[in-house]
Amino acid sequence: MGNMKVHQLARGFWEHEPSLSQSLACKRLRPLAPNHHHQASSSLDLKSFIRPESGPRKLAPSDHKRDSPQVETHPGGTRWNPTQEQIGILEMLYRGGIRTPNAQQIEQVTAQLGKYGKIEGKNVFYWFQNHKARERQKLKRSSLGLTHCSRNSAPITTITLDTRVEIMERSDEDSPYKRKCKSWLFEYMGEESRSPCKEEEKRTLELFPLHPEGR
Amino acid sequence: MGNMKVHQLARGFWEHEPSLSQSLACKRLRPLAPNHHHQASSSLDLKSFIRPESGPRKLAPSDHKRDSPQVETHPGGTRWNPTQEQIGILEMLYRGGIRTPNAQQIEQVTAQLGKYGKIEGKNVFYWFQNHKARERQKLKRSSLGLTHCSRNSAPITTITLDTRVEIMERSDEDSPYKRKCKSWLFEYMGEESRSPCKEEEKRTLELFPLHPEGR
DNA sequence: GCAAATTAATGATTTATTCAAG
DNA sequence: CTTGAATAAATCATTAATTTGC
Repeated sequence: MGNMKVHQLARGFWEHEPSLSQSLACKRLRPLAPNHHHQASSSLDLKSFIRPESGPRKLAPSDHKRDSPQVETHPGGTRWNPTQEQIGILEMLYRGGIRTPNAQQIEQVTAQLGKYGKIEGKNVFYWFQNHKARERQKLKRSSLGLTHCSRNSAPITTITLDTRVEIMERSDEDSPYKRKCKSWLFEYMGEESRSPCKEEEKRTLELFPLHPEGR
Repeated sequence: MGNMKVHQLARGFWEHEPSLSQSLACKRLRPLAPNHHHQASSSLDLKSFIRPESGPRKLAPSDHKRDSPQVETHPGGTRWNPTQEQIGILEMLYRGGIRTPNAQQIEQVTAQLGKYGKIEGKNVFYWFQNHKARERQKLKRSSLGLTHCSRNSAPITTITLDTRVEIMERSDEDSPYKRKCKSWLFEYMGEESRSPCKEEEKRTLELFPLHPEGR
C-alpha cells in the first residue's frame, strides 16, 4: 500500500506553487468565460472526509461482549462486510423502490445500518449501485437464456419483475432517475489506470427494455 | 400513480417489521451465516426516509417505455462554470501528470481554485474525469486514420513522483493494472442555497460519520 | 476434522456513455 | 458544439463459501 506517496507529491506541488494559478490563465480559449467575482468566500459547502486509513493496525483486541455482529474485524483497512441485518435492510429498501439514494437517504440509511456494524456512506452508495447493476445483469442473462427454450416460464418472470419495477419506479418520488443535478455524493480514489480499451463491441442490444431505467 | 405510495409502503414496511432483520436475513445464498446476537434490534424509524422534495415538477407523461433519465433542472442552481484561471490551473495539473486526483489532492485543488470562483470538490473530480476521457477520445479518433502514433510525447514533468516504490504509471495507455486499495473520500454536496428563496442552513451538519464505532 | 487451495460473491474503482446547460 | 454532471457498464480485488487432500 504505498499510495500515500502520491499525496506527498501533490502536496509538494502545492506548497511550492502557492500562487501558481496566476500565471496559468491562458490555456483554454473558452469564449464565454465570465471573469466574474472572485468571491473568496470559500463557503463551507463542501465537506470532505478523508479516511485515515493507512493501517495503523487497529488490532481489535480479542472481542468480548462488545462484539460487533459479523464484522468486528476491520483490521487495517478491509472492505465493508455487511451483516445480515444490514443486508436485510438494504434489500428491503431496494425492494421498496430505492435504487439510487440521494445524499440524504444515504445519510439516514447509513445511520441506521450503523447500529448493526461498521459502515460508511460509501458502502451504502456502492451497495445500491452494485445491487442494481447485478440485478439487471441477472435479468438480462436470464432473459437471454430463456429466449430460445422457455415458452411459459419466461413470460411469468418477465411480468413479475416488470411489474415490480414499475411500481418501484413510480413510487420513489419522481422516479429515481429523474433526480440528478442535486446534492450528490462523490467519491474518489487514488490515481490508477487501467488497460486501454480493448475494442469491445457494443452490447447495446438489449433484449428488450425490461427496465424502464435501462437507457 | 402516486409517488408517495412508496413512502407509505416503505414506512409500512418499517413499522410492520420492527425486527425485520431476522426475517430478511435469508436472501443471500450462502447459508453459512452464523446467527449472531443482535443487540438493539431495530428501532428503525426512518420515517422521513424519502426525500421531502417539494413539488412534482417535470411530470414526464408517464411514458414508461422510453424513460428519459436525466432530468430536472436544479432550481436556482447552475452548473459550475470555470473561470480562465481555474481552467488554467487544472490543465496545468493535468499536464503535470495528475489524472485522477485523490481526495487530498482534490481538496487542495478545490481550495486553490476557490480563490477564483465558486467551486466544489466534485467539479474538480468531474473535470479530471471528463478531461481524461475526452483527451482519450480525441486521441483515438485522430489515431484512427493514422496508425503512426508518435511514440514520444512523453510528459516532461511528472518526474518528481518520488518516494513511492510503486512503479507508478505515467500514461493511462500503459498501465495494465497496478494496485488499488486506497482510502476513499466520500463527499457530500449539500445543495447550497443559490436560489434566493432558500434560507435553510440545515445542510451544514456533517454527513457520514467516519467511524460508527465512535458514536 | 481442518487448513490450504479453489471457486463464487460481492465490495470498490475506473471507464464508457448519456444527458443537458450554456 | 462544447463540456459539466450523472449513471451504467466493465473490471479489479478481497472476502466468504466450498472443495479437496491429508
